[in-house]
Formats: sequence, C-alpha cells, structure tokens
Amino acid sequence: MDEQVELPRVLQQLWGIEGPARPGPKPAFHLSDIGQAAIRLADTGGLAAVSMSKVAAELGFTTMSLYRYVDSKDDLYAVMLEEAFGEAPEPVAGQAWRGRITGWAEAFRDSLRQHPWILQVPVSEPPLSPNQLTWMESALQAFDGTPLTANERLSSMLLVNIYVRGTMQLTLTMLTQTAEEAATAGRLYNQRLRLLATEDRFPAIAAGVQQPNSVDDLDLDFEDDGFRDGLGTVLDGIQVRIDRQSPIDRKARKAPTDRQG
Amino acid sequence: MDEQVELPRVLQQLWGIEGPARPGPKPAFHLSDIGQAAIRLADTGGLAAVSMSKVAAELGFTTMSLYRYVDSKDDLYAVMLEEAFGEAPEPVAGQAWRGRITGWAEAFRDSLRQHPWILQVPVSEPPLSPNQLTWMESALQAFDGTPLTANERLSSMLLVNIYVRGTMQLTLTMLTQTAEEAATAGRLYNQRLRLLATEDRFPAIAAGVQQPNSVDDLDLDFEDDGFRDGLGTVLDGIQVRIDRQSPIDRKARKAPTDRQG
DNA sequence: CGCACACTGTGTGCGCCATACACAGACCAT
DNA sequence: ATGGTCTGTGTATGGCGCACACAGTGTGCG
Repeated sequence: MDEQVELPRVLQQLWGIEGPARPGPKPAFHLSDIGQAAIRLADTGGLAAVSMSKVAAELGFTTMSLYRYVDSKDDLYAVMLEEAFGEAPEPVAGQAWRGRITGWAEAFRDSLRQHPWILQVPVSEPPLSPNQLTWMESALQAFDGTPLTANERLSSMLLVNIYVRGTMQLTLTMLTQTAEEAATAGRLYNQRLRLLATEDRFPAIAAGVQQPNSVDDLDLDFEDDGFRDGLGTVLDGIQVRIDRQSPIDRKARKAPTDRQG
Repeated sequence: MDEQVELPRVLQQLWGIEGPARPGPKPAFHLSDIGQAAIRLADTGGLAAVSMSKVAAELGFTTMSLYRYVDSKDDLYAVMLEEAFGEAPEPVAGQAWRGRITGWAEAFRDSLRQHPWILQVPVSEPPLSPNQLTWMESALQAFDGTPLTANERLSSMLLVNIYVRGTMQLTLTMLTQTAEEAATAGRLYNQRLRLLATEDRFPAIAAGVQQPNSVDDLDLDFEDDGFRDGLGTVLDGIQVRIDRQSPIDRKARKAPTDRQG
C-alpha cells in the first residue's frame, strides 16, 4: 500500500530530474522561458492577463504547444511562482533571530511588491518546488539558536508568512494603481465609511473614522512603517513564546514533555 | 471637485436604500434569494461551481435575468459574502479584551469552516456592506477598555483578521476533503518533503520533517489546538503593544507624541 | 379611465477561456 | 535506413461573463 510518492511532471522538471535520452525533436524552449513570458504578462496586466493563448503568443507559438511543457494552467502557475520568487536570499549572518526573520519578511514583501499577481494565484497545494523550499528553509534557519521546538519554528514561520501575505493583500489594489489613484480611492472609502458607520450602530468604527485620514492609513500606512510595526507585533508574540521556552531569565512554566528542543 | 460618494447599486440594495416607487413589474425575488442560491452551489461545489447560469438555473430563471439584480459577478460575490457571514455575533459581556477578540476570531473561523469558498472569493474592495461592518465593529469593540489608540485598534483587528484568514487558507484543502483524504494527502506531502529536502541543502526543513507527523501537523494540527496556539501568539504580541501604551506596571518607553490615547 | 413608459424576464450572440484529440513532420536509438 | 516517439499545429467542444434587442407587464400620471 505504498503511496504515489512519485512527483508530478512539473515538479520533476523544476527539480531538473530528467529521464534517459529519448528520440524525437528537442523541445524548442525551457520551462523557465514559459514562466518568464507569463510573468511579463502578469506584471503588466495582472493575473487575468495570463492565459494559455496569450503566453503562447508571447513566445511566438500556438496555444496548444504549451501543453507539451505544462499539463494544466495550475502547472503554469507553479512555474510562474518558482520563477518569480527565485532563490531565497541568504540570511545576513551574525544577526539575532529577530533581525534574520525581519530581513526574510522584507524580502518576501519585496517579491510581492514586484509581482502583485502572486497574491491572486490560487493556492492549491503546499510548496514542494525548489525555490519555494529555499524560502522555507531560509525562514526556518532564522530561528536557529532559539529554544523553539521544530513544531514551534514551523508555526512561527507560518505566522510571519501569513502576516506578510495578509498585509500585502490589503494593499494589493494600491500596488497596481498609481499613488494618486490609491489616495483618492482611500479618501473615497473613508467618506463612505463615515457615511454608513453611524455612531449609534457602529460606535467603534465611527470613533476610528472620526479623525481624518485614519482609515486611509488602514490601507496606506502599510507602505513601510505600518508593515514594520505590525511585523514587530507578530515577532513580539513569538518572543513571548521563546521566553516561555527558555528558562534563562524566567522559570519555565511547564516543561515540554514529549518534544525535543 | 467632490468625489463620487454615492454608493454602487449593490451596496445601496444591501443597505436597504430604495428609491421612490416605480412603474413596471415587481421583481420576482430578492437579492438574498440570489445569495442563498449561490451559496448553496458554492457550499457543495466550491466557488468554481458558481456561475451566473448555474445560479439562475438554481432559481429557475434564465441567466440574463440575474443581471437585473446584480451588475456583475463581483456584485454576486458581494451578496454571497454578506449573506454567508450574517450579522456578527454579539461579544460576550464581562470578558477582558483577550477573551472577546478570541471569541470573535473563533466565530470568524467557524464562518470560514462552514463556507470555505469565502477564501477563494477575489477581494476587490474594502468592506462596506452592512454585515461586514458589524463584524468590523464587533472586532473593534473587543479592544474597548484597552489603552490602544484608534489606529492601533485598527491594526490589531487586521492582525487577527489576517491570522484567521491565513491559517484557514492553509487548511482550505482539508476543509473540502474527508478527514481520510486529508490525512493521506498530508502523509504524502511529508514523504515527498523528506525526499526532496535533503539534509545538506535544507537542514532546517529536514530537521522539521525528521520526526514523523511533524509536517502533517503543520497543516492538520490547525484543527483546533494549533489555531488557539497561533492566535495566542498573535494576541501576546498585541498584549506587548498594550503594555507599552499603559504606564501601569511599566514605564512608558517613549511617550506617544501626536496620538491620543 | 387610459396611456405612456420604465421596468421585468428572455433569447441570441460575441469573444474569450481551458483543454481534448487527431495529425504531420522532425529527430534519435537501433 | 527506419520505426517509434516526440514536437508543434489545427480544429473542435463546452463553458464562461456579459452586451444588446425584444416582448410583455403593471404602475404613476394625465
């Protein structure tokens, strides 16, 4: 009853696993060519601008020829992600965990800023492609030297990952707009919110919108400072986890039983 | 240069804003009928099962008749969300902020569990519909009594919001599968990861996968305990924010200058 | 009372999409 | 040299969101 551990074709190719030499014509291009062409389209027109026919046209081939390289559009997405992220940046040595994971988060954010369509890619499966794993590895290494257990490192990484994705999702609309458009959109939202969130039914919202520009900030301020602040809060939470684990300056509340540090 | 503060048609209808009586036949049904029909489809077949024609068929009408009620498919999504979430649950009185926001987060999570397709709905605009605002209001009220500023409450709310969405996104696949399928999928992922993440190139990942079931947990453990743990970490971070604001048992590190407490 | 007209539901049609399938030619192992 | 397999291609199918023109309906106004 062994399971189907064999990788899907895309993953095999992304990992550079190649079968023995075979007869027939050589492929005209490489997976990464397809990925780059698709990314070119997505960067300018959003993920909606990526279709099999458009990508094929971008490469100067017919639609169906793409299916010789990629089994489905989901596979195309996988290739795009792999190409867009590239290899994870090496963490700066000599930093504490907080500096390391902050650097990772900012690199991640920068990738999303450069390729906002990433946030629109429907996520179907957990990451298994090479570059995705390098990013995962890099994030996990940030917690080297902390007393966190393996599981805690995983969930801490996920926390940071989720934070970056989530905040960038909020600013997604802005990323594809000019600063001007984004500003007026934010002001419009603020006005409408002030109109609808009456003080009797929505006191807390009303209190938040009362001071001008406050809800603008809700989206706009995530430009840079807001990002760092929010990330800091998440990391503060992780720090609490760490303090709880390490009996250095604080008595361990409950000794971890089964887990290995 | 006043801007277009007037609401789009869907929002007007969702808020129950109606113009004066008009000639012509009365509409055959209500927006919420459409929403419920669409939700019925999405709950069983995922968001992909929702198309204008399918929804119309579900109601016993033709495709194009839907456009008399809804200007676009995005509008349909808005109606679905509004209907699926319903009004936010009242926070339990007499709890501290932590208990209140935890209750809110769990209610939010439960909504996502019941309607996993929510996570697939492309988010285009910030929330302005009535029920969405009640959820926003409810979350903000959870921070009543804390020394957090209005902006800090907003960003804390977003943090929790993002956390819930993010973690549920990870378990999305599981939500639509049977427990058995999910388990084998998790085991398969674990196996593949162990195969690819070799110790030389991916030491941190390898360390995480070494102990059996650890990466299963990465997804599976979010069933209940993992959710609470992660949420606890996020709230710990917010607690640090609160402590920093309140000079009760801790000297204010840096007096907030411009902001009002 | 009647009538004009806005509104309802409908049918048809367009352009786009992902992708199944059959085919012609190219190329390599044998 | 040749057989088999691979490549790129052309055609076709079923679905999608939505624009538009049309016929009937019932209400507000004269």
